[in-house]
Amino acid sequence: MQFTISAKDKHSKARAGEVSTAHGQIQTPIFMPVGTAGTVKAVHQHELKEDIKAQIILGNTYHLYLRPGLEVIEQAGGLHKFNGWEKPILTDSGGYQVFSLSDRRKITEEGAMFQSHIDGSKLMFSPESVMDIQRTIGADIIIAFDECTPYPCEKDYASNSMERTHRWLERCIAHFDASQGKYGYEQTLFPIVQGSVYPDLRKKSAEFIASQNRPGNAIGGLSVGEPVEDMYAMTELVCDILPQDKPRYLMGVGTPQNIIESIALGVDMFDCVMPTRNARNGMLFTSEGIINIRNEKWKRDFSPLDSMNHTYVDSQYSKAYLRHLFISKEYLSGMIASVHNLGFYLWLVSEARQRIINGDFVQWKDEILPKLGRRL
RNA sequence: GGGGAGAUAGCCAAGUGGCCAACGGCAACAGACUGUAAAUCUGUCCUCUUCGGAGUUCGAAGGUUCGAAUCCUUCUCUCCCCA
Repeated sequence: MQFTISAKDKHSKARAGEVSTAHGQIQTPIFMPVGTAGTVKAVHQHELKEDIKAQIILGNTYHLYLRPGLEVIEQAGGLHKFNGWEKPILTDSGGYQVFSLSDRRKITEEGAMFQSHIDGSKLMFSPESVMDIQRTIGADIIIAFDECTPYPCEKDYASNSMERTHRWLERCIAHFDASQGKYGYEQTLFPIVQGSVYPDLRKKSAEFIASQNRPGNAIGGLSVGEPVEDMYAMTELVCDILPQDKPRYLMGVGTPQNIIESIALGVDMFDCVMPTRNARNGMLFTSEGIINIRNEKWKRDFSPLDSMNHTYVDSQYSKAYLRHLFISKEYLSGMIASVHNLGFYLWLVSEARQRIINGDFVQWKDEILPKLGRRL
């Protein structure tokens, strides 16, 4: 994996770059749609590629391991072959499930024991097994096994957890480096910075992660309920320590505002379920603000979904029609909204990239930011 | 013409003397959602409210009772069966 920086903003820490992987290039800053179970929910691959212009999508180790299982994925020839997505894929390690499924798992030094949310069976995830699973899934970028700590989090817990995540990382790296890809192409391992909202822990973690000298680095444990100021402060602190010449991936972030602000702090990659999950729940993100399309006020609004027209659905469907689809619980509602939201997110990061290259990123950021959070 | 069943909030529906402004469900309205156990979840949903309460409801009218959606009388309407 290669990372080249093509432009740096003079008035912020933002940069525009390009990540190259075995399955193609990724222009940063980038947003990566989340496809937990091997599918970006409610979105066709064709739309993802041609309309949304996604450059890379996510998969999830825990979920894919449970279903369809490694045998099926391996027999298919890896996840790219299985789901028909030929561009880059990144898999999360299951570290987020250590957080989100916390009442169904037990952490030990060895790893995390999960009780499957599907059939209740017990499964052990260790740094080594998580590397093996991601080798089999065949993602271009794979993620170290970590514990995403909750918020709030006692400092002692955050510290102990961080240290364990670091030890797990050393095991991940040893195991990863001693193995190779199953399908003949290169895979890259990203380690994760933890440390909750404690500056000294974040600093220590970022320094440790930087010292591992991997081709890219992830920032985890944020956007779990902490105040946004804390999130930005931790992001900035960590970005300033992580190597300049390697991509920085802020995991699980976020709202359009979060993304723009974090790009200004030096983040290159983002992923979040928000544009897809919220789309299925009737929330549209637009460059003019946020729309709850189920609201009665759209009942007779026959104007296009979004005049900016980032994807064909914006001009194809009216607000009143999409509202009708949501109120009627039609499957198409979530599909249209997902295409719209992802199209908007991908437009947002590509616009940010262009502004960084043009040199007017901060000016643009100041203009668009107040609009993004507005309720329409 | 004879016999039977029933009328409860926008709809369906429970309740058959006090714990009932009235279970549920649907519809409606609003909110939440950040490395997806989520096309999910939460709240409001007779009127007014200083959120403590206050006021009017269970087809209509009258009655019994300390007290009625619930018991009695009459009326109105709906559905079913037999002629």
